[in-house]
Amino acid sequence: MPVHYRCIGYLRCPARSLLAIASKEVSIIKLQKRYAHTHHSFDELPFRDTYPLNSQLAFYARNGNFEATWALFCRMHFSCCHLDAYSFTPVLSACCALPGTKCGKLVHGLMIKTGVDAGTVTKTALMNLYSKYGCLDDSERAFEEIELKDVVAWNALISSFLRHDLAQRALDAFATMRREQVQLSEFTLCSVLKACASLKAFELGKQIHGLVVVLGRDLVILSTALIDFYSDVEHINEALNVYYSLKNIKDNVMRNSLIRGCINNRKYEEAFSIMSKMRPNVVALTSALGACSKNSDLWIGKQIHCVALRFGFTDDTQLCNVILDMYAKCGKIMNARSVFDLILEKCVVSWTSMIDGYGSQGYGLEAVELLERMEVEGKGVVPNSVTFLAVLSACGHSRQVEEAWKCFMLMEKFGIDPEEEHYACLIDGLGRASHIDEAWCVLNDMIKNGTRPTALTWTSLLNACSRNQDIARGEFAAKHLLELEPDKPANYVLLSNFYAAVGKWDSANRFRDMMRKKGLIKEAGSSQVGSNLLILTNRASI
DNA sequence: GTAGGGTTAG
Repeated sequence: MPVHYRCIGYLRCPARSLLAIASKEVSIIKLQKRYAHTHHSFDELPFRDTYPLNSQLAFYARNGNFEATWALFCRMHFSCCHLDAYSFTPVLSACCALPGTKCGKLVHGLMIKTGVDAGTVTKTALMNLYSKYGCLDDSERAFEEIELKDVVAWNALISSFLRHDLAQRALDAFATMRREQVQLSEFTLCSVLKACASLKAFELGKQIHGLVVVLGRDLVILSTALIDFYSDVEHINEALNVYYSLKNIKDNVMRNSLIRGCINNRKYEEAFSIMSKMRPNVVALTSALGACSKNSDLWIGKQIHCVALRFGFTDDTQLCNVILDMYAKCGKIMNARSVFDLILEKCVVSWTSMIDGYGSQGYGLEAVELLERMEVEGKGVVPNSVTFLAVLSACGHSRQVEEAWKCFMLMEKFGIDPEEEHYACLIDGLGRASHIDEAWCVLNDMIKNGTRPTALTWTSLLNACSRNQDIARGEFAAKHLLELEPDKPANYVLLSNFYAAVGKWDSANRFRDMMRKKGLIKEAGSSQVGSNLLILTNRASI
């Protein structure tokens, strides 16, 4: 088969000829124009040899100048420069970072056309590209196609799983890697520590700590990963030990990690002690405030707000959003509003957080009023689907049915199609206000509009029926809910409560019994990781 | 070609 008729594997265009790529090159031209302003020395080069141009590409990519990488690559391509594997790898990493484009897929097409899509390095670059595009299957497929899988390829696979929140699969890949006696690198240990943190696998993480000591390389990065791990598994003293055992190689990234960990684990004195020995930075304060919100630590949050004021960080919109949210979550809605009013460049998150703050404190009308103000004073910032969820929820919790409908209808004006969550929110709000017939109509409308009810919809309807003693519709919702989620303990509790609310005690007890028989008892999560890996048995290969 | 720090949205 001629090369230009080969299937463009990962592009999911079977049997699509590379003429399609040629037509897609129109998109490349468009993208080239977008970045045409980017300066590079292409025209000044006396010879358009691939070698120096590839070096230039690599230089741009290494220094994070992705627009320049892309612009130079496009010019090379359209000037008919010979492109080889060294031309493609830097541009693939640049493609991952160019927002709003999927130019990497076009580049992959060109790679197939040029015949340089094989080889461990290019395949690893493709793994990374597809993983960052959210295409885990394609990333895995690229890995499987690598003939000689080296440690970098394995590391890329582990990272792909982590990027998709599949920590257990990351550890499975690590175990396979060990079985196949692939030599580990510091990259491997970093990623595996992250997986351990995510699965709360303390014992395995401790073993990895041992490997870090044995490996003894890149201690700043690996120690930061260890601090993150110990903080996340709530062994903050171990994290502090790691930190204090290091002499003069601490940096701000590591300190920020430890501050976040200390506040998460309520070790405030240590957190402030570390903060006092460095110049505070926005990242440290943001993460510390996130921990305060989570723990509802208003007093500590206030102190961090003071630090932010003292160091002049309050022009940082994102930091202010977190301060606002912290006050709202701690029930201090007036303080939240003061912070909100002082944000100079309000973004959609600022508006949404404030609306949500009002909603969660029962101020439905204030939430709606703020949405109206956003339309007038938003300076081009428009509500998104989350903003509408917040305002619908606010209306629902304060039983503002008319306002809820108004907001729901307003979504169309902003080009937002109601999603399943919006319908569920509306149904929930209508149910709270005893508008059960309207809630039922909303359910039918959403089905008519092609939105499939999910467990959340049925839960909202069931709650509405509980409040309104509507047995028939409640049983209808219950039937669908159990079909979708037969093993979720919370659903059985919900059903039992529904029957209790409508006075059908026999049925209420029946669902309690069913739950017991099915062994559906709510328990804290536990990890089964680590026991069979025996990672320390093969130290020689590190 | 692969690793370390941030948050906000039901």
